[in-house]
Amino acid sequence: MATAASNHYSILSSSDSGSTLGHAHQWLTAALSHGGEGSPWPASPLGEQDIKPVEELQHSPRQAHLVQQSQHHEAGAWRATTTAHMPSMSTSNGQSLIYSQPGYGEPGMHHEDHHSPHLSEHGHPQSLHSDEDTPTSDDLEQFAKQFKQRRIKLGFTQADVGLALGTLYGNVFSQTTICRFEALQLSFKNMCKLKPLLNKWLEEADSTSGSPTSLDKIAAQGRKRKKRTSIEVSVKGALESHFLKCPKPGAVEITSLADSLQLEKEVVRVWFCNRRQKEKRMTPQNGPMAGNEDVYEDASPHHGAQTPVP
DNA sequence: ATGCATGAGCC
DNA sequence: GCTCATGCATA
Repeated sequence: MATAASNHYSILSSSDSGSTLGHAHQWLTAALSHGGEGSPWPASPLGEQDIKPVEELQHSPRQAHLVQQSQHHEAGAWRATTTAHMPSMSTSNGQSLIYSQPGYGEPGMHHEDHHSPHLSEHGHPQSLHSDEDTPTSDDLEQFAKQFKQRRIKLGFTQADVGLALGTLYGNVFSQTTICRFEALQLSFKNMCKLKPLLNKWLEEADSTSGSPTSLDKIAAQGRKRKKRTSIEVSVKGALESHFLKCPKPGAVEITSLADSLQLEKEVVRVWFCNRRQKEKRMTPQNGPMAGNEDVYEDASPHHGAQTPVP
């Protein structure tokens, strides 16, 4: 039984040092679309403080109904163009819906037939210049890339940046978050929130390149975190199969599954949650979606009868 | 770099 | 309980 949960946290300060020992990145996917609800990135026109997400409150009806040109341009795809950026200027780009990334087909061998996607009348009330307000996915992508390069150039590690952000602006972030930012593995909103901070850090680091950065290590909250459950590959496969069949299993289903796989119900539940998140992120491993594919969303008018949860 | 996990906010 | 943002621990 691998479910031996020995809760016994040990807050060691085994902080590694070399986080960047030859990082090998592997991006083999860059597709994503169906602006149904999977990715509601309506370009939040907020000032700079995002708060309540709109989540799936905005389900676009099945099938796209013409492109919009009213106010917000729904950038369906995150990183439509993978390696096609103009080395200058990137304001209000169109949305090149070019997802030519078969995963492992012809990597890097896709003809670039993208011409200037001139939209009809661009009446975006928020299409100003560049930074400030809502950046576009292309902007974020390029920024992330530049950020990573500069960071490495300056000799900083992802963890360092996270701490620096904390000491500079009061928002501490972990290496994980920085890493995900650079890899664009965050939601659009999240990226938008972090971009300004990282941008400022870049300026700071660039300006003070040579001064002893005051790295302060704080945050020491005693949190008993359960040990990470290692799910066997076979079990993972089973979970994946079920996920494909039913990505949103009910409590009962989860319980049954957990029983079958001999896992804790919580573990299974969390696994599904994480799985959904992963699918939703801007890097879907695989998507059987072509032009349009609405996501699963029960339209059953059953309400009030929640699953019998203890 | 990523898997599993926690927690806040929302139904 | 789900989503969403975030991170410890790990491969």
